[in-house]
Amino acid sequence: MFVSDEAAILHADLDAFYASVEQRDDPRLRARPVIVGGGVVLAASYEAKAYGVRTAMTGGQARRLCPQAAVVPPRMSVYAEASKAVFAVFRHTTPMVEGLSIDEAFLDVSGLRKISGRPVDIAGRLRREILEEVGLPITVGVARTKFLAKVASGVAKPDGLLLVPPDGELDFLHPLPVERLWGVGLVTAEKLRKRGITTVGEVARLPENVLVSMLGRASGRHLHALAHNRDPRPVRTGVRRRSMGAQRALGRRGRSPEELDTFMVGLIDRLGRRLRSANRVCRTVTLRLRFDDFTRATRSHTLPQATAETAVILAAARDLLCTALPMIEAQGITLIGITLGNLHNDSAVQLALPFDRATGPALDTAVDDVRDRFGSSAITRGVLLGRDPGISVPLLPD
DNA sequence: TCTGGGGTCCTAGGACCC
DNA sequence: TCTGGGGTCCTAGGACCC
Repeated sequence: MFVSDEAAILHADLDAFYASVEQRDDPRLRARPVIVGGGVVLAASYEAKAYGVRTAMTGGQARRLCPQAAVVPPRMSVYAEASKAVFAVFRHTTPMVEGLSIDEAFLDVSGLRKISGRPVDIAGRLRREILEEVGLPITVGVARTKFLAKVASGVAKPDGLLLVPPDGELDFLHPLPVERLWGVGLVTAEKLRKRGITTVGEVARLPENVLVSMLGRASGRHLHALAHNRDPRPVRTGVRRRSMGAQRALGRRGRSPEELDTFMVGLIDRLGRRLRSANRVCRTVTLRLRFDDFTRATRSHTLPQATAETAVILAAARDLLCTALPMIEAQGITLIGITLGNLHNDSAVQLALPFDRATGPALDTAVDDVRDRFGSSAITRGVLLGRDPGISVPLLPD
């Protein structure tokens, strides 16, 4: 039996991504504590982290910890550009890239030994290329499994490279605190701590059924497998998003239903555009609310037909908002959001229909014709193309 | 300066169908 | 005085991640 003696999965994770982009673009920020985002910390440079500043802290807290930090507003489009450039380097390294977020990805380099060398050498080269071509520091973990590679990059941060050798996996894993396990957050860590469990090795000593009774079926099994270093998940390419959302924090002053409706129209307008430009349609519309006491609620509705039409989504969202008004009245609202779920690909039908200038009204006939053939709800978008491909006129209201 | 904005997955109950 | 068993979909809530 062939047993790979070499780690083959890379987890590449940009360091303090937004803050590093700011330091890259403004030399005055280099080697200084930098905080991106005012109200809430979106990212902190490692110089700021040294003072205890963390992502998702309030701006006030962060400034108390590190008054000398430079606070800069986020520039999302610049970060998106940088991310694209980094992912281009990833895909130049191997086609087997699975993006996890704007700033991290798994790369499967198993088959590249003959062409590109050992995985750890590929990882070193990747780090140099990203620094030279995009100007950003990145940390890479190298291991046989996704989970170990991710843990390794977490341990190696910042600006590091760490290989977990196949014969040293449990020695590496078991002394780590449970919070390093993927899927263990505050709540789970606290449940484990109450039982006196603080390290991965201690989790590994618990039988699976005990973990399941403590944490639920999925979490228990998941944790049991990870603690025993079992992670068969392959690197998957072409994973599509399953939902799309937009939200807006409202502060603490009361809002009238009319104001809420206005905010909601704005959110749905944005989402509709994103949906259509991604050529996708949604079936489930979810209204998200957050109240004065920071509790949350959701209200959702599933449409009989998937759609990308702003008007249809808005109508569903308005119904949801109406049902939620008494709750909003009683508890005071601080955030409104919309999430579109149940996403599908928009399978557009393209038809060539005769159109003669002399018979202009043929347009209506053409639309009726499509409705006859595919059903009245089949048309979600229509575009009239001229003979010059540069000319296109929306046929139906968007 | 009490709390941003974008996601994923799981659970549990009820409706509904066979 | 009786009410199985299984599957799927929908809704609401919650944990977790970056």
